[in-house]
Amino acid sequence: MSEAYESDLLRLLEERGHLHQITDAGALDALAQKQVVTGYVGFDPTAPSLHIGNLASIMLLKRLQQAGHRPIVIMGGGTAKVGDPSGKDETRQLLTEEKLTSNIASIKGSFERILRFDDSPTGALLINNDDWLSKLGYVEMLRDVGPHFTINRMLTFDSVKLRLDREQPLSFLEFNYMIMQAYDYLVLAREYDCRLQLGGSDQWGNIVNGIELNRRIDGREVYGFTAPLITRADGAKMGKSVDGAVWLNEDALPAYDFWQYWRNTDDRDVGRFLKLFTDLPLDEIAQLEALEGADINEAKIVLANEVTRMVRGDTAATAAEATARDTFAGGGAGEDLPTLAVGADGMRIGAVLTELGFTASNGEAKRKLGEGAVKLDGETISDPGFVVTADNGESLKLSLGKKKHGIITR
RNA sequence: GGACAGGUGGCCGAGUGGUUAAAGGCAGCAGACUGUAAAUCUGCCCGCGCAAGCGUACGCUGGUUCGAAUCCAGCCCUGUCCA
Repeated sequence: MSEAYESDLLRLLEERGHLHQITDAGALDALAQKQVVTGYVGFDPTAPSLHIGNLASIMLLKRLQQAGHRPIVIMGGGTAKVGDPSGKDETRQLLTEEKLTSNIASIKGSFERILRFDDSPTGALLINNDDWLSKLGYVEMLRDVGPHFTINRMLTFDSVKLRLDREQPLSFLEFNYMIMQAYDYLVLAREYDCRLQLGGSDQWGNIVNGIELNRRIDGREVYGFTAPLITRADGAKMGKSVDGAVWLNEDALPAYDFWQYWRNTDDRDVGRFLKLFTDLPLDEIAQLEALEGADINEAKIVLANEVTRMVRGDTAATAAEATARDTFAGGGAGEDLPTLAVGADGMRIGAVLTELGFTASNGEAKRKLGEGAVKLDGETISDPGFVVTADNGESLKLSLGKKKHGIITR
């Protein structure tokens, strides 16, 4: 892996920390030097928004495009009907057709913001694999693709083996997932001259299957690239937080919260994340990363700004940063904070906290009050019977702990 | 189809008739310390209620009992082995 790559593509991917494994690095390196390579990543539309756990994969496509190649986003509308067994202890819930369609529509925007879609040779494409998978007849599938997969080999794949080793059930439906995904690669290679599939390291087995299928059926050489699984220094997977995933869509998570997630990055992760998730030059990142003590916070702010700008746009990033500065550094309250109107009669403090989403229930709000965690305009409130009121035009800052802040108006 | 094991709070996992809203751990939240970081220590951690209190909860349904997560019956689900 330490050999120097000749192509811009592999150099870029490697120096940014995206490289884990390549199926035939030498050949891919050569190919990327002499022509525009079309590459794809598959995404399962299992939710109405992608989350930052998917961001690493999206970045792979972005890097591909930056290096002068063509990215394809495959929405797994067809494969999602089957469910990927990889990395799952249990069978996934299957989604309805309508749900999948609406999810895809809702996810699309994220890609449009991060990738460049146009008619140029390097313009991105978004394709739903349901287009061909749903048309595929069972017998046809068995005859065309079936002979090229042996059960013996399928059983050796991690996604399958893990499930079996753990004595967890693996349905026949899921067992077929890898075949469908391999078939995708065959179709893409035929229809779009797609020569590269990228993905997370958990997709290695699936990717290799697709390569194998192309070779066997069409005698075509195609390649695979995987990125390391991104974990945080504290061991958690990217994108998981208490209240759920860190969603890319604005309607699923406000920009301010999105920004805060990155602002709270562990010291140890800052440099790595800057490389992976921003376009900042490496020397600039090296400087930011070298900051010590409290100064490293500067690097976190840069990280939060860059990622928020990429995913949510300039305006959202600027507003989120301004709000954070006012709220934390200034001790005031920025306008991007969640706001609640309590009306002329005011509202019980516990209800306010829950309404703002700071606490999950009135009971929890009450406990937090008892712990001295709640402040209204700097004054600690501990009486559960306290009624929050605001005068006309007045806005009060309500805080739970150091990080959750909101604005109260009449 | 048969035999055995098992299904407990977000997860793991104790608990075999009352003092059990259910040990312990993890995750989480808050307080202290800090840098909106980490580590550490402390508190909290089903819901409703200002409160007294109430309501739900140990796969499902019914039963025994003054009283059940704990006993009984049936059912559902999971795993292992046998057919």
